Amino acid sequence: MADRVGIAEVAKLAGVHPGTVSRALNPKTEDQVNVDTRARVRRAAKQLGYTANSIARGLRTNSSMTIGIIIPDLTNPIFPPIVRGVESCLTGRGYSAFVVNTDGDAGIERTVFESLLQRQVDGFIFGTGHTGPSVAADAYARGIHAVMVNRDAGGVPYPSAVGMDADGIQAAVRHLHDLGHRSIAHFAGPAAFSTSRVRADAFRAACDSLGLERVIIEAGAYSVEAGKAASAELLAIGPQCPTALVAGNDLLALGAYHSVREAGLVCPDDLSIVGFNDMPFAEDFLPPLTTVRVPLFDLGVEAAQLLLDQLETKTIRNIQVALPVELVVRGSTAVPRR
Amino acid sequence: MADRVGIAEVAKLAGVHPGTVSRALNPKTEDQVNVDTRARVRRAAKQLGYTANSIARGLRTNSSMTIGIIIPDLTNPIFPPIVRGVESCLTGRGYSAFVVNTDGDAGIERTVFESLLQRQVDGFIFGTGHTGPSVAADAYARGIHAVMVNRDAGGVPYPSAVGMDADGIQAAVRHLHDLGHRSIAHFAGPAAFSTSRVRADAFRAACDSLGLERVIIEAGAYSVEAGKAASAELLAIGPQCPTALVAGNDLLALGAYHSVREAGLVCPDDLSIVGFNDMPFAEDFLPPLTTVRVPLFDLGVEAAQLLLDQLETKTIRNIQVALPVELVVRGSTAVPRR
DNA sequence: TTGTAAGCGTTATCAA
DNA sequence: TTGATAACGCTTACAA
Repeated sequence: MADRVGIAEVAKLAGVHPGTVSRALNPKTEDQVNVDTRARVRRAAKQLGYTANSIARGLRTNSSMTIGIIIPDLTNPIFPPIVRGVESCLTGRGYSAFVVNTDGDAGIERTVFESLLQRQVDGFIFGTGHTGPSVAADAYARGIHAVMVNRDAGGVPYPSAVGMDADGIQAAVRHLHDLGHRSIAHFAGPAAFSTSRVRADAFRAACDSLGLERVIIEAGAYSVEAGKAASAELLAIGPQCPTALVAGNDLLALGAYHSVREAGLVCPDDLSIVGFNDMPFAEDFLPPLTTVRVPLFDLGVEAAQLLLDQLETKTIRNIQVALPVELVVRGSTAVPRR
Repeated sequence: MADRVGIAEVAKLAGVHPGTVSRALNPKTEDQVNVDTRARVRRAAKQLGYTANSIARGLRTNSSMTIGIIIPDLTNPIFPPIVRGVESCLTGRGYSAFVVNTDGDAGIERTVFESLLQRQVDGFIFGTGHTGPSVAADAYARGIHAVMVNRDAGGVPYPSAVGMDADGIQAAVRHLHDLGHRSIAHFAGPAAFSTSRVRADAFRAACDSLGLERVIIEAGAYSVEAGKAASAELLAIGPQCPTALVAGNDLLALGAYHSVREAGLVCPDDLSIVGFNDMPFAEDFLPPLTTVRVPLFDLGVEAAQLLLDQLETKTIRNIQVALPVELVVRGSTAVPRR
């Protein structure tokens, strides 16, 4: 950078002491300084093109006004809206965010976490929660401020902002039931994620209460590829194959789209498919995807607010914010043909 | 944060001077210190759970090892791959990235730019280039390190990493010509963006050299909404309406999808549509979108490399990296029916 | 209301 | 090879 003007130069030009410049320029202390000294300082600062060095400030105040957002993969379409939600809430309050990806790799997660820690971030937003030994668990043990978004931390009592997934699954199953389906499949996400368990449990409960046949296939990941694999398994069932599928998320649903087409079948005629999340452009798919809309942006906002609250109160309260979801019926579900 | 162990504690435990600890722990200076003092220091550091404070380091070294990525909107699907490309290149070298959005608003861009400047970022990657007075122009004038990605800075001689857009457009037009189309439309993006001009110019040239009728409609933005508006204008032409459309990007193409459907027409029968970028999931649209694939991730990698080069050499060379693109033919283009 | 000066956790220069 | 010491640019008691 080419910034060579500091508080000292401003002080000299304004004819005051550096300390006074600091006070005059800081909103919290500006009223400690005479109104026209303040004006003089301001003028000098502007004239010199003074830019505060928040790194120096942070060193002194022990707060960097930065946070870290740790997610599996930014190219998973659910994350951009979440990240934007977080930032919409944080930037106005003077925070900036580091956004880093883990690709679901625990080692990478550890590395980026430590690296952000060195950068003195004031807190974390984790989109990576899972059961078992985790960075979140370690962070909690070290008293680090953080919140979970979209998933919970699998036992670690950080606050979290999630969707009301059970409601969404229930609505999806009921919708399929009302269309006349009597046997329904579910692609569950990896068991380590809270979302997977919540959705699978809700699926079981909904089917049972409606008296529907059900089959659950666990997908290895929340990805298109995993969706294809699970679909292969599903279609291999043959004549007994369920007539409808509630996929654990939209990507799994998309994988099912591919497999169904490759098998020479058509959705929704041969298989009705429901997704989860209502990822951007889900309505533009072939066919438009019936799915459960999760307010992703708002999830980000809530997570940011929970973190802010934590940073302000310096206490980690175990609050779970659950936002309502909504079934969006589009073209991938229909009356069963068999 | 709850980090209370600094270099001083480590020094005390290891029985050496803080300066020695610094040297022992810094890869660049570790060979200035006796091999077993070094080991002792390392052990002490580990034992205390020492985490370096890179903010303090940055203050002293005048380098934060952070960069700022300024883009219009992370939820525009072309940006996540670009950002990941950038980070794939930078994180290995010890950099972390702030990702901020401008929503195309010059005021917001200014604000976030200044805010990142205060945070002492070592450089910027701009995905926001346009003609006219810009943050990039100002940054250049101030000697700030930066590169452009996807677009150039409209006259500001920062290096840039872009796609070979003209080739892509040419391939698209030729493809439509070969299918038998004789009159083709183009939705051009806002004139302020370099991509818009390059693509529109290439469109004109390609049509002229192939002897095709052409109409160009300028869209107000690179968005689905703008695509709808432009399509309304296009369809209003009536019987003389071109039989094919080369949209300035995939979002505009998607807007055209919507309008075509609303008008009771079908793509590609009534209108063949080509997009640009091959955004994620373009193959899953209804119909699958014929589009020009731009290596977005690689664009990010190149941009990061250009920035790294700049930070290392301390010189801003005006290098333009242009990556090859490729027409991907899918279901949205066909032989014209009229 | 303003000046003084210490100190945030490092690194870098200079001696020893 | 290590120690001592002065920065880096700012904030904040405390004093005046």
